[in-house]
Amino acid sequence: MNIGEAAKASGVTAKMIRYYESTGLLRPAARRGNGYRDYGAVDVHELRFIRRARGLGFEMVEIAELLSLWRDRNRASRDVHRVASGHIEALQTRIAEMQGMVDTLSNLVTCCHGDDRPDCPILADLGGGVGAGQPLEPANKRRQHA
Amino acid sequence: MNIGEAAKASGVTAKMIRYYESTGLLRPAARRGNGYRDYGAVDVHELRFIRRARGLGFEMVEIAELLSLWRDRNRASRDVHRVASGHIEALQTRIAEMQGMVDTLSNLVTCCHGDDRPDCPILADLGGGVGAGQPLEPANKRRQHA
DNA sequence: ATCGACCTTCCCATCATGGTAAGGTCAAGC
DNA sequence: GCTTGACCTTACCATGATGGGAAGGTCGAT
Repeated sequence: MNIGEAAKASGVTAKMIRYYESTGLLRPAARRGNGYRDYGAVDVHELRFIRRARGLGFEMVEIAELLSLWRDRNRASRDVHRVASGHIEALQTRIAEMQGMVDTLSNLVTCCHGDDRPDCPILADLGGGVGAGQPLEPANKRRQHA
Repeated sequence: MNIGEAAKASGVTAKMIRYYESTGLLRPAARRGNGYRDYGAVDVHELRFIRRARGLGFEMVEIAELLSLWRDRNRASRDVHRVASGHIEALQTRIAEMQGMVDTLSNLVTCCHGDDRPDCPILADLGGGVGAGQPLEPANKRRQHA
């Protein structure tokens, strides 16, 4: 199977297949006489594995570990469990961070009029505490002669 | 104020201050006779603005927009509102994606024994539907002579 | 004068992915 | 046999935000 066919069969682009090989995530593919890479069902299966793992947000290093466990008949499921749990924790940490951003922003957005006027609690917050905006100007000549 | 002092005062590394300048997010800093960048209170204020915005997950392009609105006395808070709302939505989309990953993984992790044995629903899932793992072998000689 | 701390610019690396260019190969149709 | 288009190969560049480092200039204190 050509790399293009393997790509179609696995949902991984040819580009990424070569990349995975170059980084050692995948073992070098077999080559045919013309230098073309040659893939079989096992390879496609591994590619789908990678694709699915990427879809679950695993990083390449983690996928390398998972893939190696997958290949290893002697694996302990404990190791898989550990990798997956660690990833869940990382995801939850990141989610919590982002949720915090959402909470803060939601408050600010709720308080913002969102109209023609320049006053805006969002900018005030970003400007370093309520009251900022242009606090460094003497606050004369309001609105730049318009 | 030197770049180092501005960095300390703003919480933005000197490295990033230069980077922000190079990308046009910040206007070129004033220079002293020796070529050193020279910062004032206004600059530090903008740097803090950027830092806070980064902390809320805004991308550089969005920050550029926010910063320009911040500087603009004639801004309409509507524009700030729009940028912030868009960002909230992006965050929520990403959070939902990641939460989906967490949900899937949590299910799998719960089902995984996490012991010495090789059987593992996590790998089975990654391997493309339940039942995978090494389905491409005749399934004889289980557990490789151990 | 010297030393350490600072500044400057420039280059490289990250991570996963896409794009592109230059060139080889193959299969189909003429 | 030759052309054409689709495919393959490698190699390089770009992304976004950040860190690291080198090579060299400057400053302030001893």
